[in-house]
Amino acid sequence: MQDDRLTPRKRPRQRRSRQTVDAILDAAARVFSQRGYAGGTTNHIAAAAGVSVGSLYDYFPNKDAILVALVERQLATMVDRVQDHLRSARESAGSLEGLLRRFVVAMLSVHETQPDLYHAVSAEAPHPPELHACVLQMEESLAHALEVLLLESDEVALADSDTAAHLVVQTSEALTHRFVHQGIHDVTRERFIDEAVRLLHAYLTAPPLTEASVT
Amino acid sequence: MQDDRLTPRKRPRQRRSRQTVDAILDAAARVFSQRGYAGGTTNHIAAAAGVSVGSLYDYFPNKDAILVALVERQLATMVDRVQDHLRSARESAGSLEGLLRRFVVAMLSVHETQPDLYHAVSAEAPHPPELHACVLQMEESLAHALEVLLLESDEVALADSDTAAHLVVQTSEALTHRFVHQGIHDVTRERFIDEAVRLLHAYLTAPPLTEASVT
DNA sequence: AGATAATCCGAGTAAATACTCGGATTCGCA
DNA sequence: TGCGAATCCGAGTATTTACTCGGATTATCT
Repeated sequence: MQDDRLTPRKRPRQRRSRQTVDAILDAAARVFSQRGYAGGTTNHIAAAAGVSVGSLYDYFPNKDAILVALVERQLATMVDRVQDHLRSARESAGSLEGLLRRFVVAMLSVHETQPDLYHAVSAEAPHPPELHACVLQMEESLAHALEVLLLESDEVALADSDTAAHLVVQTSEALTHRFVHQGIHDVTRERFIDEAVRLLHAYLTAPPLTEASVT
Repeated sequence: MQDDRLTPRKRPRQRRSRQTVDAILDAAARVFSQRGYAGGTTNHIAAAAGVSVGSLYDYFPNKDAILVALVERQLATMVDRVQDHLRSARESAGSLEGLLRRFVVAMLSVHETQPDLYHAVSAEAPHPPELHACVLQMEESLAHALEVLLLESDEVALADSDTAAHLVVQTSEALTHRFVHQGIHDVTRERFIDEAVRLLHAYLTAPPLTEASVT
């Protein structure tokens, strides 16, 4: 047949088995959060899902496949949440600063919801190409959604709005992630948000580099 | 005695054994780069170091201890390299933009030197508290070194230079890391540097947020 | 040289864990 | 109601791998 690193041997056809698959993914999220990726065994996951290991391996060919499916589900809902925030920002037609604030807060709250799971997945689990692609796609979606709003704003006039949007997404992703997981000194949540917004706002409204220093 | 999660059973006293320890760390760097953390077994490391497993466990109580020692060595040299760059920037007494450019380039080249090792350590290996502390200290060192230079510049007037320095360090760390490991579309290295510098420069010279929008 | 300490060795062990398989159970449908 | 397909089960296996230990080898010092 094929490599089958991700395709299950059985596909869930009835409602019963679809619920099983969902239960397994829910359980995986809990187990990985509590015990990390390496420490979260497939037996743990099956037990937490109230299912036997056999059933688990009916629908997932291996442990990595569970991870990938979990991440896909997780990122999809994350993108939805952030896009919702952005949509409401668009309707209220606020300033650029307001828009960025909503974006940062949305990203921050995403990380705050399940910090341990996020840590297990991003800092401990293997990164098969499927996962990587999944992350790229999420970033692409967010960047695109953001770019649309940036183009509508009259406060920004960027040469390359696409790249700028990507940088904004990457920066807020990284900064909020780090803030949640290690913090900065005595900086409070509110102050962090202000600072991040200031950074992004400054970037988007800044003039190009001075000619002299460009390489 | 004590927990002994990191203390070895024997301490290297003669030159011979000190060379062994170095060889083991060198080998660990190579092995982790090529095979990842999970895939890089202690037997692999010992073999690559031209040493028996027994000797390895004479000086490292467990696999994690090797990782921690390796990271300590790696981060220390990294801080040195970046600080060297900064020192030369100080002597040439350039503009803020020039300073930031040197900083970004230094961070970027650090990541470019051993991308696989960096990936294995940061995205696959366990993160015992000792590692975490080590990273915090590195960030602290860099932020401090940078802050000194920022305070000397007449282009910046920040309310809280400490926090700003930390944000700059975290941002450049995250952006350069991501650029090396996943890139951005068609953005070239040179263009990425320009953009990162523009972002940091804008942040450091930006006025405070407008009163209205502050939470 | 002799004694003691340090270093090195590597076959072997114990434990962990991803994954299998053949059969029992339950569902969908005629 | 009965039959085939889908689902579920869980004790067992095969493999991997971190780590041990008792002894051989080499250095240091007097």
